Amino acid sequence: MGNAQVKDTFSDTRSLTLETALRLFTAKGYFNTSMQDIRKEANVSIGSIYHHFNSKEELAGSLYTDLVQRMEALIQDVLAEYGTAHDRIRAVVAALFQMADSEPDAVRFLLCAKHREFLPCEKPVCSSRPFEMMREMVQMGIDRGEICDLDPVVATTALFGGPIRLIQLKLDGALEGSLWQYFDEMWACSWSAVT
Amino acid sequence: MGNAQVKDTFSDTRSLTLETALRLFTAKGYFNTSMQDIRKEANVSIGSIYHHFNSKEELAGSLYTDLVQRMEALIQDVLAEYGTAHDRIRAVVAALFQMADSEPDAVRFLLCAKHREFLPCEKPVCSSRPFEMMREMVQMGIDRGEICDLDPVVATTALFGGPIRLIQLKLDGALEGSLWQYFDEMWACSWSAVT
DNA sequence: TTGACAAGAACGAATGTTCGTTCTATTACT
DNA sequence: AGTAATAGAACGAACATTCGTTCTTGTCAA
Repeated sequence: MGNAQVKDTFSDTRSLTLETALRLFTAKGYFNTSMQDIRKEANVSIGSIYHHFNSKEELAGSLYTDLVQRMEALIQDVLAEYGTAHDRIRAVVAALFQMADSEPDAVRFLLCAKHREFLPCEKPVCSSRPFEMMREMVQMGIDRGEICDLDPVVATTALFGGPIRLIQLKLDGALEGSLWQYFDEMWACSWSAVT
Repeated sequence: MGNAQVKDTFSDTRSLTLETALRLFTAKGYFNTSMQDIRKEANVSIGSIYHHFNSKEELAGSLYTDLVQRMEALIQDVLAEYGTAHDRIRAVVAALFQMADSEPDAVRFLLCAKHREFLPCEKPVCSSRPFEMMREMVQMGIDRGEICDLDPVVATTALFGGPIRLIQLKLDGALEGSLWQYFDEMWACSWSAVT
């Protein structure tokens, strides 16, 4: 009986397909990855893939919404754990750095891919819920006087722009070593930009 | 006599093709733009396009290298006009903002497109000469004591990361009005991040 | 225990279309 | 006359997707 949680098992065709697609999409790009490429790399049949996903686009859409949801959950956790804008924003940046190190493909797909090109129905990433929540954190910081009285857009950009760009550099292979070695210095810069 | 400078004349098929391709590539993406789309939009024939460019990839490559060169020239001008790291970097950011307002497609293609996906032989943008020059400016600022003693990568990212992200937001349609309205505040944030 | 049956999952050859490119013909210029 | 430019029909490879089939697993009657 029971034991219903076998769904992330990897031997599951659906998960295997998702994992493989994510890897190929980020490595070669959505349009340079054919369904046959995914089939070969994942060692599953075309039929199987189409049994689990209605189309290539839906496959990419699944990846995208999963990732957005994970990121939203991650931010919720931060909100629950920390109370000040400073601590919250710092924790979000830290989480992004950590994720970029441990799951580069996931972060690359979320931050660097141009989803609008292959998911015409999705909003741009920067309008997605997680990014809205980041802006709300900054707004709270301004209201409480933690962050000086700037245009919220500018403050948000000043805080997250540097770290996000650093992540992009890392994911583009322009940076040696782990991202972590830059975290403290980077955060100090970002915070002092808005205080 | 001679009058050799007719090359940006617009009635010239080659330029017209380039202009149109840039517009379509940035609007719909390289892979969602067919040669027939360009042909229709520019009112030229397939034969003409292939007379001027050997392939779709070479067409995109022309756009890219032209743009990189323009940006390099722009930075050279800044280097000639200003002497301090502060003034130079500020001028580069100002030029980027200005260009993003007046030629959004050009900046979108340069900063936001994922060239590696359709120009497999090009280096990543962030390794191109203009971006190298930006890093050199920052290094000079550190050496001269204008910028405090940070890891050069972090300092560069702290300075340019915010502004570049702001430009990306604007080009993604997430920002109202002109970029200029944010320039002073944004620059103040960036500079105070590294001093 | 066995055999019949059902249903979801996996399979992969075949299909129809799209797209970049080539080819041949025609026109403009010098 | 000869070269550069334009034209658009035709080509062939690559692609996403379909569909009829096979495999696997579980259920239930005898």
